[in-house]
Amino acid sequence: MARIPAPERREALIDAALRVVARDGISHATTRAIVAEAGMSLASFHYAFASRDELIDELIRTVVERAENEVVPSLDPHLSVRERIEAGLLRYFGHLKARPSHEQAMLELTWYALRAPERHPLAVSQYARYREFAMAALQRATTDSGITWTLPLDQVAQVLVALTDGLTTTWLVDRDDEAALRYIGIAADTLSRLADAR
Amino acid sequence: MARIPAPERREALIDAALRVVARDGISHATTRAIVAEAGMSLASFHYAFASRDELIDELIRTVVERAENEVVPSLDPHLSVRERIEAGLLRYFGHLKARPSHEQAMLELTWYALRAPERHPLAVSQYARYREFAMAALQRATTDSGITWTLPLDQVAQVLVALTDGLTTTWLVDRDDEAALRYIGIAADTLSRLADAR
DNA sequence: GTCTATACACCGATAGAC
DNA sequence: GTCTATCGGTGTATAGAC
Repeated sequence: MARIPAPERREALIDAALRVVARDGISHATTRAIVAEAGMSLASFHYAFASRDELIDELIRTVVERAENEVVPSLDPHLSVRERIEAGLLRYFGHLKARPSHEQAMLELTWYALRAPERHPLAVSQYARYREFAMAALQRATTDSGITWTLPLDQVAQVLVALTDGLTTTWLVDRDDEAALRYIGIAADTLSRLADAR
Repeated sequence: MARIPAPERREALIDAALRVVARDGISHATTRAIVAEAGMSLASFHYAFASRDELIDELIRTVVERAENEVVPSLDPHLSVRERIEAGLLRYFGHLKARPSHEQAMLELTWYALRAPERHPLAVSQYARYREFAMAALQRATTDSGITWTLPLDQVAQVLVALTDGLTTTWLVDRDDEAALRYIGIAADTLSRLADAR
């Protein structure tokens, strides 16, 4: 195989690892499975990474950085805050339905990180990033709408993250769309009640 | 070692397996680790179980059956429905704080089950059982209190399960007690708003 | 630098002595 | 029935040819 600079090789391996985790779960994301997915030889793995753990750590960091803002509220000025939040949650739900294995992979990476004390900070920063996304989305949902929050915005964001987590877990297990939509409506009510009209 | 009837041996192995999963995570719950925890020889494992998968399946079933009702609302007649629900959530949170590794183990078993199509039904019945618990707790919280729900009770229970899941995941990552208590208050508000005074 | 071949630990599962 | 010893397979990681 052609010579590939180490950084590119690392990136290709991380991409391959994410595909393997999404498809087969973290427990099947062995070095062999990952290099097979990347179309490389086994030895190239340890040329790019010192160990499997180093790749997994890097994978978590990468995936958290990349995570797009999937809870984007609608900016339609005719909508109420509640409707904007609901639209944002519906958008996330659409993403979840479209790529369930990706969301499941993110959760599996969280629990994996949580099991080793030295990796716990990775999970913490993962959720810190989710809170940032949630804050940005809430910010957009309320900008120029004459709304203030009854709690500091980061606390509202924390609630949004927990609500979203509950939605993700329950839907991944039950695959009950109606229940999920009901839940989204209730979650939107809940969050919008944390807002006060000025 | 003394002769032990197969059913007792199975039970001892399941108990040992749960301890291993709680302490070290599902990925470390190998047959060797489990028999070591149970103080048995490796061969006794396959005398009691046909395979490791058979034990894991049985472990999930057992742990779901055993799951105590950890969201028991207060029955103090002076409390409002909201206060009763909050008391129930606080009780669950106390349990979560006391045995975080146990709750983490339950979640890990869920994702593990979710990865194999033939085990998916185990995860589904696990969450069905959670909904039952939630329904029973909500029932108790509202019995003889002149309260009806604006949604069918099982749908309210589904929301409670999702809210509880969000609490569990977020707290296991952040270990932020204040955020959890805030969230519990908001969740109690949310649920009690699904109730109508008669 | 990239490969094949292999070292070595550990996995689930079983054979065979007692 | 219960054990020790071991099988075949797979994991991470590395040695050494090219």
